[in-house]
Amino acid sequence: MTTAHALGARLRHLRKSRKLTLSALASLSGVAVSTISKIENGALSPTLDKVLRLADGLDLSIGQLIGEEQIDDHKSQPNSRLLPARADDGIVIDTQNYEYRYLCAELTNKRMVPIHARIKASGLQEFGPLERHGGEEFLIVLDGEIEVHTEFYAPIRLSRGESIYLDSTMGHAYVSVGDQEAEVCCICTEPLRVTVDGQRDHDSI
Amino acid sequence: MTTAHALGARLRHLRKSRKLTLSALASLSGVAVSTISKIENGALSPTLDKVLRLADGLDLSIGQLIGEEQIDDHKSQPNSRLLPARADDGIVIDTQNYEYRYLCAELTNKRMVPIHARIKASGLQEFGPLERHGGEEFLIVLDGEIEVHTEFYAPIRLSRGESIYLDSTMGHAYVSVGDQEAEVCCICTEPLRVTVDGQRDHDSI
DNA sequence: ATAAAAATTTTCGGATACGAAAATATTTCC
DNA sequence: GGAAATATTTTCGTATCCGAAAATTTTTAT
Repeated sequence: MTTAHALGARLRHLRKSRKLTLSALASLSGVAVSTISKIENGALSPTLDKVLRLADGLDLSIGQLIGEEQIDDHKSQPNSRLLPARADDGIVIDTQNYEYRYLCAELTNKRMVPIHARIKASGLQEFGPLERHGGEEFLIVLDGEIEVHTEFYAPIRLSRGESIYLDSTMGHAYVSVGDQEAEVCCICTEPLRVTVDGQRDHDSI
Repeated sequence: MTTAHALGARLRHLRKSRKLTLSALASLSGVAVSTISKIENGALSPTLDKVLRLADGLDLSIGQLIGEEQIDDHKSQPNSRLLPARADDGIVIDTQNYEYRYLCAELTNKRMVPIHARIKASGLQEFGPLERHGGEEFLIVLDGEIEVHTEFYAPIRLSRGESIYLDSTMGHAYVSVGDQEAEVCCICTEPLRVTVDGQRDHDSI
């Protein structure tokens, strides 16, 4: 079976890359040398018990040993990326409700998506249906005053310097209050959802 | 063995919670009814092959079935939490370099940690050694002007409205420039590191 | 309450995982 | 290149996993 073979190759690779011999791994894991050899050669389909012991000996999760799960990147290898966003950096995107800029967009694979936005809509009827997308978001008001409308809570007013944290899966809308258009900074944990034709849904903040 | 028993209980729970009978899971997974029964009762220690089939039938990763990995909460069940942070909310923490407040601290299990900070230090020598911790962070200047010092880049100046994204594993320090103390909002992807005696390391931002 | 149906556990024989030790292959060191 | 040391594979007996079918328990329906 192809799966067994894949695990065997994977195990061998992981063991060798740590410069371990069969007997070294055997003593680390408590699995017999002969058994490890057979597993690596795809000559048998191991019990869960053995696989767990091997994962433990290699200091991996079972998902990592099997290959379902990434061998951790984020935590183990410290990166040193850095990117400042200047006042008028980034592509401006203009929609019905918001005019916004993705900040630090040149930096990819970020775990947060920071966005600077000017809030054009000033009433819920003007805004249209509530937005919803995956993940969580944090928003802080940089200038002006806004009202936060959500699916399950009464509207909340926020003025300059105030902020809010919410689950983005809940319907939500930000609208300006008063005469001026408010400015906010919003940080999302997931890239905004993508429309069917593969383009960004520009009305999501 | 206790592990086998734990897996058995877990499997039974997962199967029942999906209202599946043994034979239903059997046909979903391709594992015989009798075998599943024995696994659930801890009467045998299954081969990896069977466990993978079961995980597949239950639409889980092996880590999730084994219990090593969280049964995904974030993506599958949409939450609807929300918490605003008012101007003077939150516990103020005062350190050598920063005076800061954790925003929305009452909301737990967040994927981001938003912090409001006043930057007291105004020179690197005054600041002391660079900070470093896990994850990534995004910072936006709310007022004043700051200088960002890092391990690998030349100092970067940011004024009001400007922002920066960086890997927190890289040494970093924020210092105020000019006469006034700058105000910033900083969002981290991981809770700050904890000192040996179990308390927050208050000098990390 | 009783029968029928469905779900689960047990039985049992064949297939296979497992480890100790033997056999083979590979590396190391003169 | 050859001997010693180390590493890997193979052998083989025992333990155990596995599935089909039988036995038991639980649920459903009348």
